[in-house]
Amino acid sequence: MRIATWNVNSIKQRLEAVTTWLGDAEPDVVCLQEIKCTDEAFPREAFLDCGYNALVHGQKGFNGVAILSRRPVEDAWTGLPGDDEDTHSRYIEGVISTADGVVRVASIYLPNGNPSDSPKYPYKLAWMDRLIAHARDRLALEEPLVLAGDYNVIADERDVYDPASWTDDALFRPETRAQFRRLLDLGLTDALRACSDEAGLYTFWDYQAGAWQRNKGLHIDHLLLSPEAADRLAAVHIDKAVRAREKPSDHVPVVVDLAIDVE
DNA sequence: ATGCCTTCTAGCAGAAGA
Repeated sequence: MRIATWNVNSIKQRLEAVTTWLGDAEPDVVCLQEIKCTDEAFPREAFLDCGYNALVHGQKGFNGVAILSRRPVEDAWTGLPGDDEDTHSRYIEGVISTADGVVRVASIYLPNGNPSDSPKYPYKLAWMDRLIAHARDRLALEEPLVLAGDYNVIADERDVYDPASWTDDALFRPETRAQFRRLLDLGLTDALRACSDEAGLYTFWDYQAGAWQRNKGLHIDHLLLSPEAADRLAAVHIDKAVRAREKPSDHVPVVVDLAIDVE
């Protein structure tokens, strides 16, 4: 079973890029972030034509998450418990039945949090508290679980081109990294780090200042696996070549292969 | 030191992103 995560930075602008990539990469499930459209505006038909069902939690203008799946997705769940005031569309989860049993998948768009001296930063840290609480509940189900998305977290020095220049950034501040460790300490495995401890395995390159050409990247897109999923981890791949294509997103797909028979 | 670039909504500039 192949599961991917990709922050597409507007599904409307990236529709052709995504459908082309689906044909090339042949994932069973894709977690999308920053679709930047309402549920109604999501191009469901285009994905149905490619053989994918869509589960969508959209928002006008910004944010928005979705899950594309070849198999039907059941038990749809949107949003994180714990804050009735939170209007951002940043979390969607569903369950996919396979020949090897169910797999639970979530698409996560964690708040950026910058500037880190603004209210956006405490919102980020509180959102992470809510994610941790929800992940704890889901882990108790003891299912294969994949929490995939744009975490807006630089977990350590290997994940950023110039750590010193990022010390006060909301993506890299000690409080952010401590929250990410709390999440992992629930018993989750970062799929990429289970396969490699190499530095410079980036998933994002800013549009500005020639960041891609200079390889000034960040590793901020993660697939976190429950023990039941980690036991079946076969491979991880960052599809870096996608960043060099026409009209790219600033993020690239990250793909895991799990030893689970879909059909 | 700042902006660099891309997308959105609104309406021909400003917010948001990371």
